[in-house]
Amino acid sequence: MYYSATVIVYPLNKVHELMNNNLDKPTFERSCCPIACALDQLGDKWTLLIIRDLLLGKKRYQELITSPERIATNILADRLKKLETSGIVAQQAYQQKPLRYEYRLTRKGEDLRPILEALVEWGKIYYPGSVVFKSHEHRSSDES
Amino acid sequence: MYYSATVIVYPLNKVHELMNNNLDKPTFERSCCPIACALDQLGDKWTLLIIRDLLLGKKRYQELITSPERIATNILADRLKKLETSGIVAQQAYQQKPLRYEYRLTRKGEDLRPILEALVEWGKIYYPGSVVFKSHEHRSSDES
DNA sequence: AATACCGGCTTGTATAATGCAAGTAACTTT
DNA sequence: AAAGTTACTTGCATTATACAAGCCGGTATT
Repeated sequence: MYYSATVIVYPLNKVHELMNNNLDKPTFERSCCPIACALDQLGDKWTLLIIRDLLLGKKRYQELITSPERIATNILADRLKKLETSGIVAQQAYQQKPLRYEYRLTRKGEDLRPILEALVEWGKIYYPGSVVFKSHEHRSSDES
Repeated sequence: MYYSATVIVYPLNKVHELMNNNLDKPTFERSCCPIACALDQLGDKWTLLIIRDLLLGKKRYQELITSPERIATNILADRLKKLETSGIVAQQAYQQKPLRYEYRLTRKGEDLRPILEALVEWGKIYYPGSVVFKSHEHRSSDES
């Protein structure tokens, strides 16, 4: 006696994609885990450092680019764009000729503070010798 | 009358490197900011997700690889290696034939919990519909 | 005894992200 | 008029990530 079987093989990633889309949730990038969602926006070498600077009071391109980690100009521009589209940062013109923008955190961005604070606490413990940056003092232009 | 000048141009990154090395601090990768130090270890798409799983009680390769974000096998292997060399994860043999390891967080890794908790809080607020994963229940082999 | 299967990776290759230097547009200063 | 400044953009090299397939040391099945 013979048995006959037909095995249909679907690529797993496509199956997962379809399963995700068929649920009436907003489609998540990797999973519906809040940590995964957060890391889809924040999970890279630079984004949280830019947010650190903005939390410390830096506002302008020049202030951000001069941070000691020496971010490349194209990366900074790219991250500011991405942070804007994800609603973490908003830009605001501070002069017209030439048109220049300041960057500030939205509520969504401000709410990242506890994450940065937790990173500071961990970093201070396990990287002794590291020093926490102070709040950025904005020099008004008429002082020397 | 003629003026003569010799201008020597050094590449800025080399200058910075030398300046850093001349200070008697432990050499930091990007800066001595604790956040930058932390992100040098944790700042990518996958590392903190693996740590989430370990904090939830997962221990083995197979448990880690089956997480819903579908990390690639080579990335998981690479991250486990890096996490071990940075002292966040330790591996421990749980059988000899064939030799197999379990991965567990060290104290340094456990101390990342507040960071993950902060990420969860932020993610829950700004990605409604996301759901927090429950602690991984380890099935003992003699239970069905 | 041979074949299939499983867990835990490694390898090869394609695509995407990052890093670096240089260039550009619209001004201001010398 | 020439040089400098700010806020970027562009081109290209290097590095990281993604995906599929393969491999190794075992156990289970036929």
